[in-house]
Amino acid sequence: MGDQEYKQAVKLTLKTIGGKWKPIILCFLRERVMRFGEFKREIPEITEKMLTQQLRELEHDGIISRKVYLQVPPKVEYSLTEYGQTIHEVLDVMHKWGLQHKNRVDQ
Amino acid sequence: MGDQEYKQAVKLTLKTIGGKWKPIILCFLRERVMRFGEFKREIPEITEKMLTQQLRELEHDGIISRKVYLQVPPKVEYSLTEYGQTIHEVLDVMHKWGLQHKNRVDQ
DNA sequence: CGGTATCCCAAGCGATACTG
DNA sequence: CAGTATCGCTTGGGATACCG
Repeated sequence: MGDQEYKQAVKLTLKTIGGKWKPIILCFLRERVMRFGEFKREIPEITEKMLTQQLRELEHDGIISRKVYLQVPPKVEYSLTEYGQTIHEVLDVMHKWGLQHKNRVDQ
Repeated sequence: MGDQEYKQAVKLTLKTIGGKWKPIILCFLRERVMRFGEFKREIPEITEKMLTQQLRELEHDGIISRKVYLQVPPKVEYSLTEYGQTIHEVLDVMHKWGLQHKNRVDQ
């Protein structure tokens, strides 16, 4: 099976940007820079622990960058890196498919 | 936020074809019809319980179909439905992204 | 062969409290 | 504001045994 590679790549993608919270986080970062507190407000169901964890993982994978302003009160901004922009395509396809699937399910 | 819809659609997609096992199952069904036992052989790490569960969910969502041959020994074949073919696009994009991400990570 | 049924465990996740 | 630390629980998933 030469295309173990195919499955491995799909799994890697899901591991990197899939899961319960990352897609949501990335959907926000698609359109604007976000602060920690904004995430909390926009995604009230997420706990701070999970938010921090997911942001750190995305940062580690080079998808997002974390900019700290040394001031009081503290301010931290999260944004997509240049590399992170490449997930737009993936997100868009998932959006498109999910949309038509919802229409189908709603019938 | 009018684009709650965007996030909802992405979440729906991930719920429907994401997770630990469905992408793998679907990768196989992309290229051929599969029997229950073939899945077990090709994906040794999956338990029968999980395999059955995931197949049932995909069937329920209209992505795959289950064809039972009334014979002894029993034979059941799983295949993508016509609707199920629409996930190719999603899988392909995830494959493509995962591939380049692996290259990046490997550096 | 192609499943169910049952029981059990661990990781992921949540709630809460605390801090630089 | 933007986190960390701790603890407890839920639930996805594994092991095993059995069935049509």
